[in-house]
Order: sequence, then C-alpha cells, then structure tokens
Amino acid sequence: MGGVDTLFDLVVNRPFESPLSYSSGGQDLKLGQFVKVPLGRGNKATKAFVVAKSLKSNSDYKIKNILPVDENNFCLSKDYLLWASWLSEYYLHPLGQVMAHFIPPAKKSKKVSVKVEPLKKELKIEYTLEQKKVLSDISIDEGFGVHLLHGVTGSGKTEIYLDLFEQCIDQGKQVLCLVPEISLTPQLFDRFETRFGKGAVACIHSQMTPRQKTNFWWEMQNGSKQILLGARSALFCPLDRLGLIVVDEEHESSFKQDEKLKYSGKDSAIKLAHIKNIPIVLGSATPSIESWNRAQEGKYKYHELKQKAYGQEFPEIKIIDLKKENKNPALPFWMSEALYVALSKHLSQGQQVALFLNRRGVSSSVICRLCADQKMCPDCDISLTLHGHKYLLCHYCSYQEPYKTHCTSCGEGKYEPIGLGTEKVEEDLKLLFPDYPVARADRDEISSRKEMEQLVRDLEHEKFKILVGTQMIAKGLDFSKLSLVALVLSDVGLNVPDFRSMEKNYQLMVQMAGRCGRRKEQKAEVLIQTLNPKHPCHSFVLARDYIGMAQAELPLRKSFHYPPFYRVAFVRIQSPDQNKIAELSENLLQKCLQLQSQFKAYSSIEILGPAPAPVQKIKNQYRYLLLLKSPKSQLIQKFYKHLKSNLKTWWPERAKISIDIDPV
DNA sequence: AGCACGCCGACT
DNA sequence: GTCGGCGTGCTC
Repeated sequence: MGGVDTLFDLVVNRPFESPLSYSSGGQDLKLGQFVKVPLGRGNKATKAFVVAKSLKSNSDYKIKNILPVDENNFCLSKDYLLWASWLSEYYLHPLGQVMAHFIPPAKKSKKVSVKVEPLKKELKIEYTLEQKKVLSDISIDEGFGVHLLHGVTGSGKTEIYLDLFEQCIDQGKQVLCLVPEISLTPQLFDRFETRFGKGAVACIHSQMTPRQKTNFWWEMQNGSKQILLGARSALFCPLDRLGLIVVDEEHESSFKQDEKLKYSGKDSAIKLAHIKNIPIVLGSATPSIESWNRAQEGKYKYHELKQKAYGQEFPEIKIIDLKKENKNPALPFWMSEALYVALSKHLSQGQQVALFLNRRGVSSSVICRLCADQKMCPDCDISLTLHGHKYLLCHYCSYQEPYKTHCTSCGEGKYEPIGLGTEKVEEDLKLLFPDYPVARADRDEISSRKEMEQLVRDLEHEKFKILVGTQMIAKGLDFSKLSLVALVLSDVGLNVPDFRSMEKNYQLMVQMAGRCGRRKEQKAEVLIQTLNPKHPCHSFVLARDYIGMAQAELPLRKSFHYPPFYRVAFVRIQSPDQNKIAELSENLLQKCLQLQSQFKAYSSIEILGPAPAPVQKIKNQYRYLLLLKSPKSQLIQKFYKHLKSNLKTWWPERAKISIDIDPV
C-alpha cells in the first residue's frame, strides 16, 4: 500500500476497440490483475482487467480511480494475457469481451474446499503393444508439440490420457481435458476419479451451476485439484501449473462456438499449449481432415491405434441400395427388405436396435431418384438447394439456375427433394413392430439435459427396444444390448450444402459402428441405406479406410480452395429490414472489391456471394453472407478491419455486421 | 454490453 | 401526475 498513483489501461466487458485509462488509486497493481472500476454516468462498479501501463496522458476524460481490490481478486499470468490478445486479434472480438470469460460466475465461497482422498493407485492394466509404443513416443517434458492420436473406437485412447495425466501429476503439474459434448463428461469424470482419487477432478461446462463452476475454478487455482475436465469454456480457467492439454473427439464441430466470440476450442487450446510450451494431444477415431493433413505435413506428430484393446470384434457394415431393395410393397418406402429382416432378427433375439436419420436442412437439396445424381454448384462443389420449387441456389456464392426436374446425368430420372422425418419413421416402426416399444430422440422430443438423461436411463433398463433419432444420439450411446444400428438414408447427409459433408458423413458412419457391439460375445451389425451406393464415402466406410477418404477429399479441397489449403471466413450482414438487406449486402460487396483494387495486397482474397444465409430469418433479423477465402488467414483479419473502418460513413445504424473466422 | 436518460402512451 | 415501455447514446 501507499504506492504512487499510476495510470493503467484496462478492459471491461464492453464492445470497445481500445482500453480505458484509470488511475491506480495508490494501489500496487500488476498486469493481468482483476479489478473493479467505476464506469459510466452512474459510476457502477464494473469488472475489469489491467492490461498495460498507460502511455497516453489523456486530457479528454476525467480519469477515475480503480476501486480497492477485494478477496475475489486474482491475477492472470503473462501467458494468459498473451493468449487473450491472440483470441481477440484472430477472431476479431474486443479484448474486454474475450477476457470477461476468465471471470468466475459467482463470488468466492467462504467454505474451505473438500479434502482430496489420497490417491489409491489401482493396479496398472496391461497395455497393448500399440499403446506402449504411443506412450513411449509422447514425452510430456519436451515442451510444445501437437500429437494427433488416431485410434479406432475401443483401442484404449482413454488409457493413454490417464497414463499421461499421471506422469504430469507426479511432477506436480495440472492437466486439462476438453470434450465436445457435456453428455460425455459424467463417464469420463468417474473414470478419472477412480484412477486419481475422489475429489481430484474438477468439471466446468455450461450446464453446471454458477456456484459449482466457481468452486471448481478456485480449487484448480489453489491447486487442491489436479485435473480439469470440461467443454471449451474450461480453457478460461487460468492454470499456471498446466502441463498437458487433451482434446478428446477432436474432429467434433461443437468445439467451435458460433456466436459472440466465435472461437474454436481446439485451435485455441493448441495456441494456449504453444504459448505455455506444453504438449497437447488431439484424440479421435476419425480425425478432422485439417488435423490429418497437418500430421501428414509433419506439423503434428501422428500416433495410430489400429487394434481394439480388449479383443472386441468390429461390427459388420453393410451398404444397402434402397432403389433395388425396397420392392416389398408391404414395407414403407424408406425400409429395405434387408433392414426389415435385420430388425426382426435382432429384436427377436432380445437385442436393442437404433435407427439414425440425418437432420434435414431448412431448405432441401435435390437428387435424381433413378441415378442418385445430385445437383451441385459448378464453382463451389456443394449441393444446390431448392427454393420455392422454382430455382436452385448455392448458399456459398449465390449461383442459381432454374429448377428442371429432368435429370441431366442419366437422362431418364427426375430430380426431387430428399428428406425424411423421425416422426414418419417412428410411426411406421410402431405399425411394423407393435410388440416392441419405440423411443424417439430429436430436437422436438428431447430439449433438455434432464430429458436426455431420462431417455438414456430408460434405454439402459430396456424400457425401449427401438430407438429412432437424429445424430444428436449418435454420440455417447453405450448400451451393451444394442446390436443393430442403421442409417436410414445416407443421402440426406451427403447432400447438405457444406464443403465438409463427405468428411462429416464418414465420421458419422464410423462413429455409428463404434456405438454397437461393445461386447465381444454378440455379433453386431451396421446397415447403411442409400440411393447412391456408389458414392465414394460408402466404399471408404466399408473398407474402414480413413486414409483413403482423406486422400480422396484433399484434392477436392485444394481445387475448390477450401481448408486446409485456404482459410475461409463468413461475413454476416444482419438487418431487420428485409427489403434493404440484399441491396446492402451488394453495396458491401462493392466496397470489398473497391478495397481490393485500391490495395493490391488484398488481391489474393476471393470474395463470394452475397448469398442469403441458410437460416435467413432469426429473431426478426434477416441475414446475408459473404464468403471470404484466402491462402493466409492474417490477410482476412486485416482486410476485415480495414473494411470496418471504412464503413462508418455509409453503413445504416440498424444493420449489423460480424465475422466468423474458420466457420463450421 | 449495459446502463441511464428521455420521450411517449396508459394508467391512478 | 407518474409508471414503465423501448429507442438512443455513451462509457476512461
């Protein structure tokens, strides 16, 4: 105490482009310090972070004093300050609003934290040769390195994580384990606790109460817990003794936040590991194409687990041509004879069965019912969507053509929209198998975590024999009685207008196969029904050929300028005025082109659109998108900042503009 | 973002 | 006359 008044730059949770200057009020403050400051006319106490010593002697404002720090205070290390500015710069989000994520949601609890039961080391399991190899190839002491752990379902990836965690904990370091879905946390939490003792694991994700989150936050801070398990938000629990990060199911798109700070939990975790100079392990049975490519280029270290650790068998996968095999008029159009036979067999043997449908997009793609040709955009290689039964539109670049049903590929069939609802499938199943209770799981039926947990319990107790659902249930299902899994119509997923649709569908099909046959004594089956059995995705799934899929996909990504070769970003234009938004978007495009002709450095950026967003109207706001592609991502950030600074003069107040870097 | 202020219309 | 709805403008 009793220091001199010093000027500091602070950030608050407000959309400001630069920090605010405050006086220390005689306090001795460090950079990264969490404080409160009076803000605005009411001088309301507002949470803030000290980010720099102030250089400007600003006379425009009357400088206010930082409030005295209280017992809730903490100080972020230089690492986290650096990481926060990277997030802010890379994802183009105000620093104060990035840093607000570090603040625990409640006041520090007065209670002393629960004691950790001493680690009772359970006897070590015998590792497979593959596991031993991976463990000897990953060293936790060699500083930064990205390890891609590609291991089939049941190959024992979790055992690898546990062993690495133990090595860290023995050295007095903490570890962070990120998972994409909170439904995966309870199983992992239990497994971590049985290995490291009750009370050794903290858990942070959006469905925890503010009190629980805050308690775990402080327990990680004061070192009374060693392991932090959670969703991407757990990255914002500052850990100064962090020694290792694991990102499980790294291919999952839910690591990307799609609003406000639109960050990728995975990419941000890699950046944090880089700054902290620690290793990071990305685990998956079906890695993302981006990660696999980086491993190929030698940027990531690649580790493979090809065998099941406990001798289970791979389930048998069958691709069923729905055009040839739905001749039985007694069956609904979506069910082949083969599926009917398989369902009857597994059900009569007392097993459970599950049927998956890809969620249908808001607007529908078209496919030829005879030759299964899809109408694609000639420039973007994504499927065109049907609008008002009149024309086909590309949601990336706005290319359009009139909707003509006559098939240009086989010359005989007709292009028709595809799509099938879970209700229809459920209804038909109830008629065909009246003796077996059917459960349905989709966004209409299951909206909360509670309902999902109830469904899982009911399935465990075999209250239901048949499960119908969208891919929301493809993850986390782990029932010993489940022996048949079917994808009702793969074409729905393969037809969505997304450059990642092949990759996503390969992942879905392989994950489905991992869902059944968890026990070795029973023969499990996976059936995939399709109108297009020749689609390359199917042959790769049949052969379990991830590498083949990746090698087929990469040249396409290269020639159509998609990741991992190009960085992409969506510029979103939003306005309540439906009549003005198309014109406004067009004006914005013109400004972009103007900027490009003015500054040659921007000429390598490709600009596509504007096109109406796939979901055009949200909360009375209409949305249009511009797609930017660039070989270098920093260029996109620079370009967008430049564009935004030129906007102020003509941009209408009501309309909003935002950017999503590396969208999914 | 989030708060205060101010300008309206609908009440006691 | 005053309560509260929301549109606008500013924050060191």
